[in-house]
Amino acid sequence: MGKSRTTTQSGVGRPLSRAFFARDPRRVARELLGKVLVRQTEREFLAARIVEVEAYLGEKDPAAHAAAGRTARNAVLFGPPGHAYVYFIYGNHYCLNVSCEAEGKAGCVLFRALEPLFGVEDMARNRGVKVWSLGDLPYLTSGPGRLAEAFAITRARDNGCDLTSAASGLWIADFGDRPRHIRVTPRIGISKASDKRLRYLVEGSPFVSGR
DNA sequence: ATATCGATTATCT
DNA sequence: GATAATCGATATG
Repeated sequence: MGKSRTTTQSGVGRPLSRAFFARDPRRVARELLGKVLVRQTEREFLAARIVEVEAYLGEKDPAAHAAAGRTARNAVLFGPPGHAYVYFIYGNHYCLNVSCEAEGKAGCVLFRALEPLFGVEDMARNRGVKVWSLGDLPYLTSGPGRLAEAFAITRARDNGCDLTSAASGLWIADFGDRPRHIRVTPRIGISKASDKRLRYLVEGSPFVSGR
């Protein structure tokens, strides 16, 4: 048996390519909807479908961490595409991004909400909450801080990790899912450039954050 | 249902 | 010293 041509249709999925991320963050953000974030460690296997993201446009975007140029914190954004940019905010939360565009350009996509597919028990443990009913599932992965906690993502462990390689233990897989309807709205929680519509979400998903 | 606020710290001015 | 791409708790209608 050779390599299957239909890997994207199978139950295995395959990591997105470097080329997928080497594009405009708006394009990457839209196409990330329906893809699957996967975490594999000795302890756990977690998978969740991406249902809400935001695009950040690099140095020309006042709301982006790269707006003031390269610093020690945001260095990953200026590196090659497809790598995790993890930052710590409000003294409490980590947030996960993936770097986009060619090396030297600092665009990225922020992961804002996921739909749990596998490893719900472990996500609940990582979050420190109990899941009593299906209605509690969004508390695991709706919101950038929550999803990062559910996946046990930290800056020390995950910043700079290669999201196009399963060998990294954290990657993004394509299972061939294409959301029916995508909505585009202004970004959440920012004060600058808050009029730009750069938030992309799967219409009708109960797992999106906010209203 | 919406509004306001405190927590808590890395990062930058 | 001020700020921040958030969350969860509390208060109020």
